Amino acid sequence: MNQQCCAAPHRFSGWRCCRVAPQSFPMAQVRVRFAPSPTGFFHIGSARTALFNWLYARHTGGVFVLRIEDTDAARNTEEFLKVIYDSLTWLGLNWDEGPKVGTCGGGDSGPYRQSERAPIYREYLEKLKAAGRTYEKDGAIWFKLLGDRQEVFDEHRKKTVVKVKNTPAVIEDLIRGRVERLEDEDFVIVRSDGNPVFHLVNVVDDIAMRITHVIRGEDHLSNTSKHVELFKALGAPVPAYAHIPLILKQNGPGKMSKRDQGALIEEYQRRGFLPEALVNFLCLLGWNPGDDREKMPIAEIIRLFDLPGVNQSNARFDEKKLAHVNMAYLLELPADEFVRRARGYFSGLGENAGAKAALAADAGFFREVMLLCQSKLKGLEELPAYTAYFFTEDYPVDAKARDKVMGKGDPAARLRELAAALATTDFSSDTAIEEAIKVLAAGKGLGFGDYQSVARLAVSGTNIGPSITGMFRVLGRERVLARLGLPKEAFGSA
RNA sequence: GCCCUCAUCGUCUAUCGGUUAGGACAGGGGAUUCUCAAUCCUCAAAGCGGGGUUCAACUCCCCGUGGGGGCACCA
Repeated sequence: MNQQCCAAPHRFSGWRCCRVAPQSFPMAQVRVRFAPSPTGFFHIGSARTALFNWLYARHTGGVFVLRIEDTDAARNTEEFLKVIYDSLTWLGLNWDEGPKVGTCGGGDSGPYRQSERAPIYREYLEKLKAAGRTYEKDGAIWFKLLGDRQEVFDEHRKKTVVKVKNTPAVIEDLIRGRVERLEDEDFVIVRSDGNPVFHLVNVVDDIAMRITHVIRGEDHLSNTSKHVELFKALGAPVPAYAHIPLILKQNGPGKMSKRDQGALIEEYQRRGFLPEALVNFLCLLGWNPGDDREKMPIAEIIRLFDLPGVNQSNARFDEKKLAHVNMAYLLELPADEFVRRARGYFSGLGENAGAKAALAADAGFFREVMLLCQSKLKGLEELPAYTAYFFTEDYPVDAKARDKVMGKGDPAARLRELAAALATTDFSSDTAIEEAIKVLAAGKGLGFGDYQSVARLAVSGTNIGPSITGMFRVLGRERVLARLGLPKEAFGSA
């Protein structure tokens, strides 16, 4: 993956890809930002927002800025920050400017944590004050809109509010087109405790960091009129906007939230999903290359990605599709890489006994086992259960499989015959093993399958698994014969 | 309630006025096979409703309806 950061972003193509130039930075380099707040979770929707920002930066040869919106001081931000850094890094979304982490970060528009930018907010607040665009009320500082005002009773909120006869803000959205929204009430920009609110710091930072394109979730579309008013009041150019559709939970109404199944990036990481598969899947949620292609290398996605190509409608999350994409990536992983990732997954399992046994095994043996099973898996998380019997003699026996297999024919006799037939077979060769079983079966007027099923149960304790000849070869003659000859208690009377 | 926004198979989507409305996931069936997967073939599955505009509308416009978001001294 693309882990070498930031310093020299690739230049895939230029401005011709962007149908609508940002309103006030005609030929400037694209600067986008991802601005999460450290809550301790990294949401899949946030991941996609980060991804689309990153893609746009890489596509245009622009700069991807990471800014931490940690104005909520009450939290243990150091630990929560790590969640953000880890998730972005895992997904391969390297940032050019932002907090320094590994090879990512740096830049001259810092600091990149809002908790460290108080003087900057004060400075911009002074500008607003000087321009006569603020006033105090109830101990807070309010932003004053331009226009005649009148008091009206708001039926819904059951209180009198001051409405301003303002003209609608115009948002030229690269995804939605022209959107007009009227902001007709003053709003708080500094709380009575002295802390600036989101709308202010967000706009100030976008100005100070010279952000050209604001790519964010559609849930921010309604906020944008406030932001446009602030940009104008500060005499700053309004950035281009691109509001991307939201990800809806797969069951039930509403957008996906932290508590929904499959919402957290760390969970995919923990479960051994391939980050490149998740990224590819996320790209497809709201964007497509314009043809039937789905599984695509990230470089190709970068080449084709553009904001006007993003869908306008919300997308429902589909874990089945994700699983399929993940499997497709898993299947195509080169042998060495697959083994490396499999080992990584086992390592992540910590004190798990099965995982420890697998990691303690001979590296060559581990590799053989993994490669034997690669094409059978949907995801790395299936690995421990799928391969347990290779690494221990104390593997479980599946009751259902046992009842099914032991119910027909004379299983004990077949195991004996098989053991005898394999006693002199060359176990270094799949075909030799296959031949031996075939010859035995033919001699008894039976099929390969009649021996295969009972042998599989005896040797692996289950009726699913990799090819039995491969399984035998990897396990080796001694262990196979032992398991055929000394069936576990399970093979007594079931 | 007000404001913004969206609308093609169950799901993700293609189509940028003229197509037998295509693909993918999921589902059904079949082939293959040493189990289970994978793979291949195959079946079923969609233009929310009503008005316009046009020779022609899934595509453009309007109105409904439905979904989503927002309406804080949260971000």
